[in-house]
Amino acid sequence: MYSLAEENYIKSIYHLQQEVGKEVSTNAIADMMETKPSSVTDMVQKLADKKVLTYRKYKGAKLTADGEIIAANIIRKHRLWEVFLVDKLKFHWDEVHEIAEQLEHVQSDELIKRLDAFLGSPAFDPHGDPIPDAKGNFKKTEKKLLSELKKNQNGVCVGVKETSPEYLQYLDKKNISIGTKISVKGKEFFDGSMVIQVGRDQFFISKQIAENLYIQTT
Amino acid sequence: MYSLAEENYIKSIYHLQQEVGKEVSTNAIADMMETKPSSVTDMVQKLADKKVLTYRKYKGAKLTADGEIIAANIIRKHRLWEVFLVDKLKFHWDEVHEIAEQLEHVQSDELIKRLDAFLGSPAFDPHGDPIPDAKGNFKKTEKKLLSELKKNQNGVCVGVKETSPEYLQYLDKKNISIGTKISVKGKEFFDGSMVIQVGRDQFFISKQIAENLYIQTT
DNA sequence: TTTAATTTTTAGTTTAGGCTAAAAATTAAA
DNA sequence: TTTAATTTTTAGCCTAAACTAAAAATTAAA
Repeated sequence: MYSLAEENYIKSIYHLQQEVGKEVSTNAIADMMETKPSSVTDMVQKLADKKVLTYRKYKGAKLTADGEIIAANIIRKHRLWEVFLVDKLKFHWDEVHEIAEQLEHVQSDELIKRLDAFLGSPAFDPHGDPIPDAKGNFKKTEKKLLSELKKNQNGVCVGVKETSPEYLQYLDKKNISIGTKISVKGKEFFDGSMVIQVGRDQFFISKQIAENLYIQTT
Repeated sequence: MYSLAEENYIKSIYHLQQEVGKEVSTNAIADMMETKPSSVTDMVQKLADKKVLTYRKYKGAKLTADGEIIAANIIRKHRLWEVFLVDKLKFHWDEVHEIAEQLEHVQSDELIKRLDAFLGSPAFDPHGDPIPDAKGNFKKTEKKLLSELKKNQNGVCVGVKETSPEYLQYLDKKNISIGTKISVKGKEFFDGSMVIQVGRDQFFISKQIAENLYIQTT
């Protein structure tokens, strides 16, 4: 089907497209993939030939409907494997990304069907991200960033935007994980920093922390 | 570490080496890997540079001690994944080879350590082949081919030599799997065919069937 | 609206891992 | 032991996917 390199491009373009909403620039793709813009141009032209995306010179790339299904399937595999690693192999949520990055490229529909059943058809991965179904449909959730909450609002942590080990380890240190109740006790207008309550503890967090945590308000 | 192609060469050379005991010929490797002898020559020279094997022109290749450890590790991963697929995902033993062929290349020592623990540190894969430990040591078993048994001898099926879906499906049809008791009721000297008893059934099998089934005599 | 800065593309190389065809070495047969 | 058949290697070429350097297009600044 698609080569490893092609799959990685499709996945990256999908994620970028979610962020910006429109055509994705060559440089943005190069940054995300840690490669050179000239390499991106070549690959994007090849993927356009294969009808995975549309591409207009100097304008950028955009996945076709087919391309989005391919991307959703790769993401489905990645997230199912993450659930496996955390739920079954007892990995910590900050250790699974790299491994899932490899496992997501294993080709076998039957494998994924059975893995999904084995895991109990989970709807979310260990970071709170939704797992698309086999047809590529995501369950839309109404979540907001912690940084959007006002003083005295509260909610439950349902996911993280940033998934680097450093960030996830910070959250662990503060006992924040999926399902944790958080209340905003104070908010500084100037720098967006907050004082929040988690369990019995109350502490200060910077804006950078707050804008990478998804909250479902109650 | 080693590329996908390199790992596959190392694995194939290891298996061939087990069979013939001495240096493996270029053509033999090419046959097993479904590639051309000229490609094998190139790769084997590269692997010799990397000290994975020794190579003498026109004579063949032989894994070094390091090379054997690398091979054993790939085989360990392959077989552990096969156990996972059969025990946990309920695949049938004739369906797992291709998928394990992909999974065996996922790089993560921690993953294999945890997978092994999750599976209960199995000593054999679903086809009865031994799973080497993390250092590459195989548990030696004294098994013989069914075709080596004489009339009125009996034993337990402990593995298969041939693992093609066709062969495994034939065995299923005859209700033969790992652990099945088999008695030789008759043997034809001329063509090596046999009449064997499996459970309450007694039936005829060809030499070709008999020489691909490993038996532990009791 | 020119000029400057930035982004993107093109053209030409590189590396890994294949391939074919021909040459060389080895093994088997006469 | 010479010839024939087989095996293996060499030489040269191809493709995927990267790269660099230079050219072209676009966007921002003066």
